[in-house]
Amino acid sequence: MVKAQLEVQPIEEVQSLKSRTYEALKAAIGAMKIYDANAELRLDERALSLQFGVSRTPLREALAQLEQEGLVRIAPRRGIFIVRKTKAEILEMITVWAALESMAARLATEVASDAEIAGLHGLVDTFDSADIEVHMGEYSDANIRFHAAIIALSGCKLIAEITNGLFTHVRAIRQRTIFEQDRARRSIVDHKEIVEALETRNGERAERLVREHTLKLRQHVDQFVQLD
Amino acid sequence: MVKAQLEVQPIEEVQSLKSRTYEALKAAIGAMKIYDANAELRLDERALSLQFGVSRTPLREALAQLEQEGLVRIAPRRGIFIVRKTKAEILEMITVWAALESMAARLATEVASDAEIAGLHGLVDTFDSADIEVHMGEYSDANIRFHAAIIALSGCKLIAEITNGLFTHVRAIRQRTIFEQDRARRSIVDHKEIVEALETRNGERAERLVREHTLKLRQHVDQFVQLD
DNA sequence: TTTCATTATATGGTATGCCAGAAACCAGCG
DNA sequence: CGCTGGTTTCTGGCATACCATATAATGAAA
Repeated sequence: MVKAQLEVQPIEEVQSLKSRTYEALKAAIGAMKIYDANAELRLDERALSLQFGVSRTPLREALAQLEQEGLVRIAPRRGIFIVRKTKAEILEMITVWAALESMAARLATEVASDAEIAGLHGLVDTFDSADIEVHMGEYSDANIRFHAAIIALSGCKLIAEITNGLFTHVRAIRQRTIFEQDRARRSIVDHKEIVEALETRNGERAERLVREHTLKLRQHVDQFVQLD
Repeated sequence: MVKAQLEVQPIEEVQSLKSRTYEALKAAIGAMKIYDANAELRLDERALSLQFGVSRTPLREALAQLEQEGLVRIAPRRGIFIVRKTKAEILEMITVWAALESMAARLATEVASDAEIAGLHGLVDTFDSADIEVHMGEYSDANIRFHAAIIALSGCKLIAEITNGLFTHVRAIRQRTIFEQDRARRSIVDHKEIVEALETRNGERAERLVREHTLKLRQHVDQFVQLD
């Protein structure tokens, strides 16, 4: 039955200035190299309100949200500062990530379909024998997508949400992470094992592998990333 | 050498109205029985600003933070509503809790001192042979403190923070959870096993026990708590 | 009486102005 | 020349007024 009815799609929902300012600020901060020694971490309300073309009110509401999220710190009458996470805090984030993603892997073995799990091959096999040296950037992206995919397969929105929030912070120091090729190679091996565990519905093993894999990253960051 | 110097203590730091309003609102919402069928979920900005004796500006900034935290939803020009979590969301929270606390248990076996772990006995042994029937309330408190203690022992602030945030939500449906005595009894047995695993520094086992313990709660809530 | 269009009102959204505290600046004194 | 005390300026905190839209109230027409 062909219905010649009007194709109505959700009217352009113009969000409030507050939420748009929030998004813009978050993106702007994310794009900053805040861990550079000479990075300017201070924000100026009035200057920002001019740049964004909004008044201070919605801007301040957006800042309040970012403060709640831990991206900025508002010091009364002293200034608004982008928060630089300490190394210890970054390590804690990776630890939490490990806990959540390993749980996600376990859940995935219970709820994901075979087809969904099979889809992971696309994010792993590509780099089978490929020259990782040249495709480091691509690999890095695929790597992120692989982990995101596992979390998605768990069906747990909350894990995805929290994990995303952490990623906002961790992403900022990504540029300071030395991704040696050797580590990448070993990482791919890990990934394959993880996929296999998922395919065989071995929840216990999938959980362990993911946890150990992420804790390796923790160990690596602990050892090679200098922050404070 | 006796110094007759002025005993100075950090000056009473009066927080901003925004943060005090935030705390007050959060506490007020926490105290509400928001899952009662006839609960009023709508908040009125102007009314609140009168009740708190502040203008709408700091109040709205506090609300923006609560929205970020997921406690309220602000519908433009329609109202501000306290968020009722769905059962599925509650279950996800418990799942995340399981992931985090089990990781905390693992960490605790690595970083906590013997003395610290021994301190857990105070939160478990009390209810050894005691008549749980009568002390249900106390048990419930001790139960919460036990889990909080494990998280504290992990030394991971972030786990504590996230877990606290979840608790804010889960607490609200606590009153709807039927705590049968049988469940409490089995819970105590679990706790003892967990303490033992921690004492023997068996990280693998501690993690598993905590996870399974919390997933039992998940299962229980799934089965017996009616929300939607 | 019901329905629908119009009007009124309520409610959150935003802009603006003033205030208080902190930092920067400056002048005078030792 | 350096230190101290006061003054100016800068910056975020807060209150208030007005705006736009969603919803309720109203009344006229069917």
